[in-house]
Amino acid sequence: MTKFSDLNLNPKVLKAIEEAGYETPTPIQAGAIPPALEGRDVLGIAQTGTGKTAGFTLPMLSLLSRGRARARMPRSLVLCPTRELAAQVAENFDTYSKHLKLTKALLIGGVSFKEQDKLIDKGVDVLIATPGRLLDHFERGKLLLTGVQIMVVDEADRMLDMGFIPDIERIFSLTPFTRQTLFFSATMAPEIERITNTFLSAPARVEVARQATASETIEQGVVMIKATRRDRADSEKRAVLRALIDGEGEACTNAIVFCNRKIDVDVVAKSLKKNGYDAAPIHGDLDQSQRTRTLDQFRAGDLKILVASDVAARGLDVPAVSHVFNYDVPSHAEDYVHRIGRTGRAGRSGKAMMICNPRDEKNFAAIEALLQKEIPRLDSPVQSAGSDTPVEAEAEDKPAKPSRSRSRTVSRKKADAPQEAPVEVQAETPPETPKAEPKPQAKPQDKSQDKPQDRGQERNQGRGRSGDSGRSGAGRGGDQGNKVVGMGDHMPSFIALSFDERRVG
DNA sequence: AAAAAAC
Repeated sequence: MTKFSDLNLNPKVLKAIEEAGYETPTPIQAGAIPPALEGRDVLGIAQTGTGKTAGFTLPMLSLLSRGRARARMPRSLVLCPTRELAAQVAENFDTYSKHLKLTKALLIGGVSFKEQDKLIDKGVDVLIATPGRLLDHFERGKLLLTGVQIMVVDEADRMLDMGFIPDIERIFSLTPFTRQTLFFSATMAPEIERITNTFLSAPARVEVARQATASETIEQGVVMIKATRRDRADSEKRAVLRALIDGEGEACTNAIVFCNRKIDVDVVAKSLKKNGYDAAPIHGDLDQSQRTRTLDQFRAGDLKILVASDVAARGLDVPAVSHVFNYDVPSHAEDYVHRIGRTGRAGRSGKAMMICNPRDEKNFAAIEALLQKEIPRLDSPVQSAGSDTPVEAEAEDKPAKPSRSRSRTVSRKKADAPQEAPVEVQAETPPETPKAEPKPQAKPQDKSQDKPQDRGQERNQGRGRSGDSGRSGAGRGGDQGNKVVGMGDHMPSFIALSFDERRVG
């Protein structure tokens, strides 16, 4: 079996890999690293969780280990669709470059330009960015991309979903023709195919998804509910969620609850907290410092339940989530696959449970069609929801309550489910000897537990305070460095298929 | 119909 030491990586990079506890590359790493080191373009088709971040980080660092950056002219560029993803990639660079003298900058929105400008001015070897902020810097004349020797596009299919493709094309056109391009996508949509044909030259194509075996480690289920009264629909749904969580008991070590809308993320998180659960929200309207803090806590095991919009559905490297709860049925069937893909990773078992209202049944059917598989129906964990309680006629007359449901409606009613919340936060210790990539145990570095005050729904609060969230690496201790969670052959088979394949059958 | 990402 191939070892990292067989791959011709720079010795100092190799040393950092060993110190991080890794020995054997995942399939995508074994496939992508050699051609990348030869200077070839690489087209990597792989899901998150397959170790692709290290698949481009390691060869890049090796290639960049010689030479020095000039002011405002980064030597390499990594583009990511979300801020969190970019921050993760940056952590990877920190981990593996600790014995090299390379500089990097993280250019993401939501934080001030100042720090970022300073770094760029000094010259960086590695620039990690989300497209919007990168172009912003460029337009202000602060940045030249003509020195880029290596460019990485990460999660290209997600970039496509988010409408970033024009930006990506523009950025491509700002970099030299001679650059090396490493391009990663989970699927090959026609539009992605077009981009790769245009901007990659004779790429080495590395595809790992297909090799996955059929072992399904994600246990799925759905609860069909029907509100007993329309004006109670939301609170009843939250009660069902709590009952589902309670029903899992100790088995639920940490979980992500997905909602379709940001407002519901806030409401559900707040309701859970109020009921004694250790939960916090994350979505794009929260300011960046809070997003970062919440995610860090969740990773460190200091937060048990992350209530999230689809900002967290893909790409986030959250290790070993035991449960995913779909509070809402996602309206794009693809999103379901990405959401539940947050659990059952790295060979661990995972459970994904969803709540489905009558009005969601169409979307639900689309999911089952995509999966080509029936999702087992679970009995409602709450007695009255969905049962035969007669519907009050008055519910009809009442003007629908304005969407903001006051929290007093939340906790009162169906408290039949045992209320003792699973407060016991059990930071699960991962097994120590995964074959592909061991998982360094994350150490909380700051315990500051401010309670996320998630009221703010004002628009435009994107610009957080400066000075956080750029975890620019200094002082990250050695072995706690960041992981690429390996999984190799423990992926449910349907995840391994492209969406087209799933549709076709 | 919603979320994400630039100010």
